[in-house]
Amino acid sequence: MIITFSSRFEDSPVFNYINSLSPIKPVKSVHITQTFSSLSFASLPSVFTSPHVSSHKESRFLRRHNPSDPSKPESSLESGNKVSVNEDAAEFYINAEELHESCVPGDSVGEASAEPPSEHSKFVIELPRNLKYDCGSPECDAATSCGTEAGCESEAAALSAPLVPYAQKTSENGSSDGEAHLQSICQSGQRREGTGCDWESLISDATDLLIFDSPNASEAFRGIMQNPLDSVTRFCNSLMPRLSQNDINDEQNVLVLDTVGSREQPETEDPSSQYGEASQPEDTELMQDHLNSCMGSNQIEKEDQFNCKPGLNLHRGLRRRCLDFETAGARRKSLDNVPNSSSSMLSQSDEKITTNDKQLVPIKPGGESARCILPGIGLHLNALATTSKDYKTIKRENMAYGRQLSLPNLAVSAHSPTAGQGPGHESFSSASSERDMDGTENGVQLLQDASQEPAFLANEEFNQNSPKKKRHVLLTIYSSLNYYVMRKFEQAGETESSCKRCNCKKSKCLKLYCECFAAGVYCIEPCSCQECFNKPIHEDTVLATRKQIESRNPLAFAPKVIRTADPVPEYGEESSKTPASARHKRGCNCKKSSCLKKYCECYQGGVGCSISCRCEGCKNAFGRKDGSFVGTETEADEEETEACDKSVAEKHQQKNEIQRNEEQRQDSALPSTPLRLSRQFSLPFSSKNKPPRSSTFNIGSSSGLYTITIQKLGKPNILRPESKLEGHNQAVAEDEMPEILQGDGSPSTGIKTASPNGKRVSPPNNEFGPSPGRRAGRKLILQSIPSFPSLTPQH
DNA sequence: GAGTTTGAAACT
DNA sequence: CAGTTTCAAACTC
Repeated sequence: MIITFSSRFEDSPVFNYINSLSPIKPVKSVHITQTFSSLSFASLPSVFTSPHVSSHKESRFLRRHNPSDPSKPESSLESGNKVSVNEDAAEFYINAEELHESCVPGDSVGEASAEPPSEHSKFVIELPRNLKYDCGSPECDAATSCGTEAGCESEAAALSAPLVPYAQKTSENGSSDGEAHLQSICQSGQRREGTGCDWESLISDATDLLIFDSPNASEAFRGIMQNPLDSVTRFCNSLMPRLSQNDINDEQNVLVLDTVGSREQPETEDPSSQYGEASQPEDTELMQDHLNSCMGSNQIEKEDQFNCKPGLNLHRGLRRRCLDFETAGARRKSLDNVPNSSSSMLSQSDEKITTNDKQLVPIKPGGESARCILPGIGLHLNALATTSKDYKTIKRENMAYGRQLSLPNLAVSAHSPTAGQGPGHESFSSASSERDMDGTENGVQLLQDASQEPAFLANEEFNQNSPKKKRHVLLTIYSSLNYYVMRKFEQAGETESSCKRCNCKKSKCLKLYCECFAAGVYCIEPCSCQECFNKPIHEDTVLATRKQIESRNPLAFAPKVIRTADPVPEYGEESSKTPASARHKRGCNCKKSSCLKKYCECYQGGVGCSISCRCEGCKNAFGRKDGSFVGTETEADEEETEACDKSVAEKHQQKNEIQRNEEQRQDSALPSTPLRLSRQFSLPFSSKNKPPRSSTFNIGSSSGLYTITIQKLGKPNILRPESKLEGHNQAVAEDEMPEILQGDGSPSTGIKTASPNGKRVSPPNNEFGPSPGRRAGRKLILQSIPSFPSLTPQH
């Protein structure tokens, strides 16, 4: 896989171009601090910035650090300093490459990272601060207010995964540069409290701009800011008209990229859930509400969305985990105190390889894997440097890559510059349109992540107060909104994986028995595992174990549920028969659960059983194996017949049972995947649509990439009301699974290619697949692209 | 919360 | 590759 990716990447003109460019440029460091004085903007970012964004930003900084010697946190920080704010994009790119060397061979990159800009140490510190500002959430404040190092650490951790190591260090050792850094962050955060936010002014400015462009837009914008319902959607819609078709296309692409990037959110590592909470910003909640409104998910409880379990910030947790996982390679360096000798075992080269592999190979089923399309990101950044046209082209290319690449590697995302960029991309896209108007002048900045933007904007643009700046701000906001929307969808997927909590006792969380490990995420506080090694501090061990497992089964970390493309006619007969557009890659082997309980992976994944399943007495509400395919099996036939014969009452009963099960899940507040996803997707409808939801989620989770088209943002009618009683289960499944599943995730349908053993192997190629075009028209659809397929070969 | 059931993962 | 064991989630009480 890696090879494939690399080859493409290298071959691409873009890549060459990038190589030719010197990634690192001494920069004119803009002192954010000063800028910050203008509170108004500081708040702004926070509002739009999702927690993820914040983390991204941080992660970004952290990432920069990563390259530097782990043993010397300071140096790492310093490295980050070099780059000026304006040039962040470039920097990002560089870092990304460094992180993902395999993807991008350019030497220059590595060098750049290597450079130690000690001079700008200050810069680094400031950045974090800014970030902190960005996160206007109460949580941040809380963390700050605590005034304790722990608080600072937690916050920092929450903000960025990269910091984690440092944070841990600090906590453990009690002193380090990292600590100082954290303290500075905390201080900045404290300051921030006093500052208060100029959200109002920001809005007003933005509104003005919007008005300028479009009265409707301004109104919508206001609504977003002030009204919870559908504001985002309306806002987005109002803005859309301004964009040319090309822009729109770009935007879509961008969105996709962003999504990927967003996922990456750097996480904090750690063991402490508090980290996650700390970073959760109010803004985020606000945005969530808006998004929910847009999606019709008002019914969904915030808790569900944000927390795997009460008190936990899912997003944070996810990010953190993911980051840890994927980032492992990068972070290792930074991990001074890694207890595990094993960690040392891996050479850097190995690490790099690992990273690459990860990038290439979709590791986790959980959305995590999906997130990482670093390469794409890198390109994206590079694109910034290039002309807008180039940018567009690159973007598309990247997208293609990204899709193919599975996120598996959280690490990738975390490390990649992209992480921070999720928003950035969006902004960029939106910016692109703007850019045309304004020129390329701000292109770079625009490209920068929305997350970053806050700081940048505050410093540069806002200070200047030029109309352009404002406009830029608006674009940024717009992008942020899009980002949020995307996030929302992503969450569905991510959540699933992210929410995982394990209770391992003997596996040390280093086996697939461990849900966290299997999902490619680190265990976090909520886990009740014992002797857990699935933590950032043991990242080496984790990676080594992962490798080992993957060597045994390349698809081990691939998403278990493969989402197929739209239920389009493509499927032909099958389409009618098969309700689900998604399938479990290997199929289940249930014997007693009738595929009606979560014991069944298919059911758990919200997908119907397929021919690949070896289950007995399948009654999977999402689709029986017999129903879906041509199953020639006797059993299947029998079942099919059975299904046909089934009385409505029976069906109804099943549904009820399913519902009950779902309810139970919900009650238990389990973060379990399906639920989350389903919720989000099913948002429009009451949470009662249980089964369907599940199906949805899977998709997102793991490795899939999510593609969202703006057009339908507001109204993803993902789930239709269940018409449960109707036809057989299949029918039901179809109704429920509808768009999400159907959405074309992968043209390939991927449904399963049966392995010799009858085990399912998802078709490799398909997964990537769906051409953007397909999706484009669709409402918001989260596509999960199973990364593993493509990856497999490489291994 | 403890105990049981279940089926995937791991092992032989 | 099949059979067995181990494991942890899911489920039940």
